[in-house]
Amino acid sequence: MTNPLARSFYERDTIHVAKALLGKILVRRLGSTTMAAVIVETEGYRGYDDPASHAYMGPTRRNLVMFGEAGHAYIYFTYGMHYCLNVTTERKAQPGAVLIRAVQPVRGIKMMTKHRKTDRLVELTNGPAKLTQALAITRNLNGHDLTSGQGLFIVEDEPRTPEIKSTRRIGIVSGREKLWRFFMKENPFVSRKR
DNA sequence: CTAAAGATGTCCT
DNA sequence: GGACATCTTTAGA
Repeated sequence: MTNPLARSFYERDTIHVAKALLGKILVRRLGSTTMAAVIVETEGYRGYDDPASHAYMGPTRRNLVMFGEAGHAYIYFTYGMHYCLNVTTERKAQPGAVLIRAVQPVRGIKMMTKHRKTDRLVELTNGPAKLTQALAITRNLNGHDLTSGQGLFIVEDEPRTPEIKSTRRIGIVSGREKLWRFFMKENPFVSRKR
């Protein structure tokens, strides 16, 4: 199965999608090269019921994609230098997104090391801003349709049922109590391990 | 208009 | 464990 995940995959409850994305393959095509990586860590961000979500205060120019159709890339710029990749969820006008926090490279590793300027494999993609740098994902992909199969998309390689652990989300001040961070147990690419 | 914070990473001690 | 880079977005005056 190398077709992009269908719209219906994303048009579900945000937290459900966050878990379901673990083990799926994120594919980035850049010219003639293809980079691919397994999603190993995600975080769910909902809407008006989630104070940590960018969508909490209602639509703005930055978060507008979160209020649109599911299955699009929501990419935001933060701390003056980093991009983070989300996929949108839920029905139209119902905001929601899943932050991709870490991936495990499987293809195109040479190009990733070039983008990241490091040879340490685990350092390539073990954080939300690291993986966007490795895969050359910037704001020009904001709003990109992930079901199009062009440039950036997600596929299911072979169905797997990874062992999943859930914790509090990272780097937020409100909405801390919700256990909406999910990652593959024992995976070395998971970010912020103690 | 102005200010402050930010879903982070890196380098230093 | 802590400082700092760096600039967009948003809230508030």
